[in-house]
Order: sequence, then structure tokens, then C-alpha cells
Amino acid sequence: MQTDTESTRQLALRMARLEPLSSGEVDAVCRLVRRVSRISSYEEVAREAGREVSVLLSGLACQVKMLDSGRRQITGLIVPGDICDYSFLTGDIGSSHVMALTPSHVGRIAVGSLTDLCDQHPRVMRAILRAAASEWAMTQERVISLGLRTALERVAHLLCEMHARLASVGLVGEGNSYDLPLTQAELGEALGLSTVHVNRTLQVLRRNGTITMRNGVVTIGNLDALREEAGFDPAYLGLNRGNVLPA
Amino acid sequence: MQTDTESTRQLALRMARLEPLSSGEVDAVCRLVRRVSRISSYEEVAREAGREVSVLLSGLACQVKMLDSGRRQITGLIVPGDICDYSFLTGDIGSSHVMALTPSHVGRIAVGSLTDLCDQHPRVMRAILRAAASEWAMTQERVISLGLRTALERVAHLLCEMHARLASVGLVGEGNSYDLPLTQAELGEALGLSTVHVNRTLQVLRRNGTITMRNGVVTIGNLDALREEAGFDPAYLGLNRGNVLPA
DNA sequence: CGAAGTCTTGACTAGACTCAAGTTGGGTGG
DNA sequence: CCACCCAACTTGAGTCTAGTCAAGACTTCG
Repeated sequence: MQTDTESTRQLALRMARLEPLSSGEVDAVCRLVRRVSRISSYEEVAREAGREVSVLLSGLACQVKMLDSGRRQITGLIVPGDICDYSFLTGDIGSSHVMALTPSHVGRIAVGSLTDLCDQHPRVMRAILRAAASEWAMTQERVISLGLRTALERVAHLLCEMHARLASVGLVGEGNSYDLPLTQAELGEALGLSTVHVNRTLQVLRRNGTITMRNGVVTIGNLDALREEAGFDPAYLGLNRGNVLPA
Repeated sequence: MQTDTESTRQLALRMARLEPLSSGEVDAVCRLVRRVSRISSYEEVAREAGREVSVLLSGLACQVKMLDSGRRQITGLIVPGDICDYSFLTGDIGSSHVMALTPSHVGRIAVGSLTDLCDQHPRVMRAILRAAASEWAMTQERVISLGLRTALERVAHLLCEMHARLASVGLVGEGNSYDLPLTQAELGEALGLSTVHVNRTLQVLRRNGTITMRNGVVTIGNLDALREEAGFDPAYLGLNRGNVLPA
């Protein structure tokens, strides 16, 4: 478990998992972050999209879409090391909101400095495209969850995914436990389930000892059983493809 | 309605809707297609990804993901003018299958010639990134459909989306009608609904005169009513942002 | 010690699924 | 040209998963 959770190294750490990077490239990525904002819960993260790229350094955030009258869907969760918003690639003025779910730290990167670094270091460029591809794959996986997985499978799958993603930035601790400070209502908004049903589904997983979940801390008692339950295969995340290259 | 449905212009047509292009750029995009494959129903479209980029020129295709034991989810529909597979951007050996739903024509583009064109014409590059963004936005919209729309809203939304997408490549004819040669079972696989429920939902839309659907031809009797029913806002598709520039 | 938010439980409802039995319609071969 | 076949579509009946509503319990915090 890492202690310096607002570390500006989070992005580089993630990218090195997606594409092999030299230690020089890792350092250069770390230096991209020109300032760090503190964001409080439920605050918008990515105001200045277009000029700046936002990277989550600590905490937890999500993309949300609203429909009429309070119906709300969390379309993606954002963990430390994730780029919050890819509109810098497409020039879109993003229609999607990114909001913090807990107090968070967000690193800001000037688009120009990022594109310069990409020009000099093709591996950095590839890492960023891989990160985008990973984001896309996660969204597709969410379509599958909502389209044809049962409540139990959905919950289990989300817990597996978060485990894998947080592990890749060193945020999973002893005994496969990690912070997931989401209310059951928020879990429901992410999973397309009602709060009550999320509650009952979690109870099933707790009763058979697969997980425990208290005070926003998930502990996976039996990872194999959970993955079995979820039909989880981490390949789509594209992690473990890279590493830090020897100098 | 356009007659030359396997036209190699489909891609350029689409791209010009996403980003303003000069007529020279449009022609250059048309010339990218170096050969055309005929694909029959249920045949795999995109192998050889990495060396080539596949573009659907006519017909209808989809991305599919399989789970255990025949559970299957259609995660995206592909219409003429769409790039079938973005793995050329990310270097991913795509885990997702692209398969034709009807006999189709697919244009093949050498990755090298595409990147060369992008280097010469930044607008072409932007158009491609916009196409990717549009694809991403559609997937997010699907998450919303599956997560919090009712069966009626989902069906209506899909019909609206296909109307808008096909219209942008000139495939919507008289009286807002277009080809949608999908069985109700396939619709169900795309919408996360059972075949029977798709059937009953379509009946509702037919009974109140909003649509008719016969022999794979959808006719939207009342587009406003359908969009109302679906809560459809075409903005996420990013179309109508471009045009062919005056020479 | 409230108060607010979250979690839990129970009872009931409803939207969607499954199973099963027709019906329709286009295509094929005799 | 007709008969048959098969796939797709339709309909009905019963079930079940998940949603809704409502009340109560547990935490955290001022």
C-alpha cells in the first residue's frame, strides 16, 4: 500500500503498466503535472478541458450522465492514475461530467507539454492511446454487465475490476483489501441496480465469505471465488503489458 | 436514398460530417480504400487488424462479445461509413469481434497510407479522432440505455440513433424510412432484452403509429414522438459539426 | 443527545424473462 | 405451381428478478 497518495507519479505508474517506458520517460511524465488541485466531494473535476488535461492523483471520481428528473447513471469510475477526460484528443467540449466522489487531488497538465512529450517519446504516445483504449474497453465491459449479467455478477465484476485497477497503482493492501468509499446508492447508480438490491446482493457475497465491506473498505476474502462469480478476466484492462525498462 | 451503396465515398462522407474537409481531402480519403471485400452474413469482418483498417461500405455489422454458454451481447452496431475497429490507433490485438449482420462490403485501408494522410492533413486526423470519440459516446449512451432506460425507451432510442446515423450517410429515404435488417432476437441482444419483450415493445410503438417495421424496413411515422419517447438528443453523435469546405 | 445519512429488513409490485404453442411468410424442391 | 420447411414473428400463461415503498437500526458528528 502506498502512503503518498497524492503522488504525481500515479499517472506515470499507470502508463508504465500499459506500455514499457524507460525510467527517463517515467520521470518526464511525472514532471508534466504543473499544479495540483484539491477537489472536495461531489465537486466537478474537469472544468478547464481543452487547455488542460486532468489526472486523478488521489481519491475517487466518476463520469456521470443525467437524464430527466434525477435519473442518473455513473458511466465510469476513475481511480488514481486515470486521465479524467479524453476530450483533449478529440477536441470535443465534453458532454460528460466528471465529479469527485471523495475529496481528491487532481493534477493538471498543459495540453501543449503533453503533445510535445508525445512527439519526443512515441512510447508515451502509445501509453496514452492504450489508456484511452483501456477506458473504452471498460465501458464496453460495462455494457456487458448491464446487458446480460445478473445483479450478483455485476457487483462481483465491479469489485474485481476495482481490485485490478487499484492494484496496478499500488492501492491494494494486505489481504486484498482496498478503499472503495462509495455508498450503496452510488454503487447502484453505477451498476443499474436499486440501492436495496445492491444491499441484498452484497449480503450474499458477505455471507459466503467471498468479501467483506465495512466503512468503505473492501476486503476480498476469496479472490478466485469472486472472479468465478463475476466471470472476470482482467485482460480487457490491458494492464501488465508494460513495465519500466532498464536504463 | 443513395443507390451506389458499396461506394468508397461512405467513409469520406461520414468524416466530412464530423469535421470540415476540403473537397481535395474528401477525394484523398476516398482513394485510401485499396480493395473491397464482400462479406456474407455472420462472417467475421476485421481480421488482419494492425496492418489494415476496415471500413464498412455497405450492409450492417456489429461488435459482439460472448460470455459463457451462448450468452451474447451486441455492444455496437456498425453502419456504412464507420470504421470497424480502432485497434490501429492503440496497437491492441482487439478482443472484440466484428461480424456482419447482412451481406456487406468492407473497404480495406493500409494503415501506412492512412497515417501519411493524417500527417499531411490535420483535419483528416481530427475527423478520425472525432469518429473514435463518437464511437465512444455511443457506447456510453448504450450504458445509459441498459442502466436506466425502460424497454420502450431503449427500443425507441436505438431506432432514433440508427435514423440519425444512417441519415448522415444518405441512407434514409422517403418518409423517414431506412433498412434495419435485424431480427428481433438480434435487437434483443443489442438492447439487453429478451426476444419476446422486444416483440411486445415494438408492438406498442406500432400501435400508436410512431413507427412501422416490416421486412427489415423501419419507417418512422412520427419522429418527434419517437424522440420524445426515447429522450433522444443527437448531440452525442457529433454529426453536423463539419461539412465539405468550398475549394 | 439529537440529526442526518447510510444501511438493513420486510412486504408488496411490476417489468421483464421463460417456456410453450401457434402463425406468418419467403424460399426451395418436387 | 404447389407443398413443405424453416426462420422469424406473435401470443399466452406463469415465474422471477429486481424495483418500490416504508419503517427501523446503526454510525458519525456536531
